[in-house]
Amino acid sequence: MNLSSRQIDAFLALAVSLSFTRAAAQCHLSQPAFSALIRSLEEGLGLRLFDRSTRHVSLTSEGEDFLVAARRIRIEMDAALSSMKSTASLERGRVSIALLPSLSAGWLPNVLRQYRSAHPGIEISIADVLSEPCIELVASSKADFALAAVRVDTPELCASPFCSDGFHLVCRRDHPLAKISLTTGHGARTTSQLSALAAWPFIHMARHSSVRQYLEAAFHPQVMRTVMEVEQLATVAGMVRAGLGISVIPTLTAFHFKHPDLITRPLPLPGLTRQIYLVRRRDRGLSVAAQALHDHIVHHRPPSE
Amino acid sequence: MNLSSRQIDAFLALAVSLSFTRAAAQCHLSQPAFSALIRSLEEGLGLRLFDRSTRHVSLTSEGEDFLVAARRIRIEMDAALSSMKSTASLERGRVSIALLPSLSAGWLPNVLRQYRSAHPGIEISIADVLSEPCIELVASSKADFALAAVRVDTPELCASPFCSDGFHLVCRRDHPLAKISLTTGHGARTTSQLSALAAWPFIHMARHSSVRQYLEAAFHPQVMRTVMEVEQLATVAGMVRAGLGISVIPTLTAFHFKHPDLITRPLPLPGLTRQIYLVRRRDRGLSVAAQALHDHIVHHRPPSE
DNA sequence: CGATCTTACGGGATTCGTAAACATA
DNA sequence: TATGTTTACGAATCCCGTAAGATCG
Repeated sequence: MNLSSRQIDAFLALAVSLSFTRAAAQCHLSQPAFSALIRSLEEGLGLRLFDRSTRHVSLTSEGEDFLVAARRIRIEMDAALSSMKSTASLERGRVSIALLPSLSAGWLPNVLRQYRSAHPGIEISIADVLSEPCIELVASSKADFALAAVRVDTPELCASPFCSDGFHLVCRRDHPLAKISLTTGHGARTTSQLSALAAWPFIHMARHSSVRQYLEAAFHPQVMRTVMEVEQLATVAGMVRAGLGISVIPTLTAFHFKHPDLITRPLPLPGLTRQIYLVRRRDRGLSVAAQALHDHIVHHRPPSE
Repeated sequence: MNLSSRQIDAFLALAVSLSFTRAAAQCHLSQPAFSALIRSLEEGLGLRLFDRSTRHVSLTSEGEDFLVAARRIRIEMDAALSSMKSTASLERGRVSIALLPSLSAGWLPNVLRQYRSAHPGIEISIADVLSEPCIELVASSKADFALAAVRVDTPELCASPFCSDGFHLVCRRDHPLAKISLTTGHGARTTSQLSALAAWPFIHMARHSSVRQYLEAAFHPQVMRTVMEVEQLATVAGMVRAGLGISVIPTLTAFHFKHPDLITRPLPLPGLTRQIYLVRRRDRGLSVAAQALHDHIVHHRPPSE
């Protein structure tokens, strides 16, 4: 038999009010339609649930048994419906994203603050890791989507361009490079600018970082004077401030280097543009909460350079 | 929104099989109809529950949440439906009746044995008490119906004739009355028969018993030679056997007096017929189990005299 | 006779199944 | 191309509301 929530509601309304007329009104039905609904329930169960005469309505013995069962069904239905409703309306939910530290520290917080104030009930999980683990997290469904510097295109994953990020030179305020102008150039002009930079002791990021990859490719075949390799941008800042060398860092992370002793300047060299992709699974759509964050993030994507 | 068991079943079938075609067959629906059912559920909830392409079907994040809720709803529904089904089919239930001891000891057991073998799962409660408490139990809904010697007719209760019960003389085999013939009589004949009985020492039931009431009325205005008043028929039997007196007992209880030392003989006197009524509440119908017992009892009612 | 539940019935919405269109591996 | 989902659409069914009927106090 088919048992509908309307039948349950009708039964409960009648069991409480013990009046077809009032219960019908409560269910927003005409009284005959309501009567038919109760009858269909009774026929489906094969039992009379109410003793009724024109003047009196009361639960039968079987109706009393069904009352407790109907209440339990109603409770489960209400729980399911309200849970789904709050999920659909973004009152509750969870979303997990993975993205580069360069994005997570500077650009993300403000964007996320807006999202959170709009949907305070949604739990957010952030994995601020390098591109490779970002992809891993999405591939293993531990993250809903990722912002990473790798264009993946597998049966499982796909990437779409998200934004492009330039690079900034960073050096001490008293460094000779702080004075010279860096302009967009082509050919020989570019080569000479690269030479000017390559001449100075350089603080590098670790080899597996996308920043390092881009720099190696852009400066090739020039050999750079690597002073050291570090993992964290904060360490780069400290080293440069101590006068151990210069560095080149993504524009998105330039805010880390706002310091009286330091200068950051755009490095508008061709090829020195890091592309950042939004990576997601091919098969699964995003959850409601993830889709909302996705839309919000895309809407507030950083300015591309 | 309206949530039906068909939607729940469709969702669960699809969540398990992850194939519209197979799930549709399982639900005895054409595949497009099944697809529409799933869509109606998703639209009702305002959420996509499945990610589907032509080659792959999988639960969304929200669908996984709904899966646990749907299972709980299904469990409650199944519990309710199976409980109601077993009640309707008389596999389970309870029935409570009140009836006179004269009926409960002799006639009832065999009738009840048949009922019980047909419906072994139904709990039966018997109150073998005198007419007044019988009525009380029905009036207070502690008994579904009663068999008693009182014709009640109140706003709450109504009585219908059930059977009529004659009376038997009981005396020792060596008693003078054991020899004489007792025939149906009228007028003077009756009076003389009554006189013949009233002459002997008599073992009476207590004043509040219906048997005593009938005897007092039938013998009036003759004065009986009351030896003693007792409560139980078994005591009457013992007293008569000891030669302390004779007695008159309902035909339905005559089996109590089958003893080598005793004689029981019908007492076909006009007015000496006890009417037994089936008493039930006016407002409430009988439960399924009670109705079945009612029908069975009426069908096997004792032969009226 | 008044209040209330049931039956009767016409119109409208829902739902079904068949067939065609569409999408993916 | 083959499998499987969605769309299109006519037909059957279900459901609702109005109106009339029945029943009890």
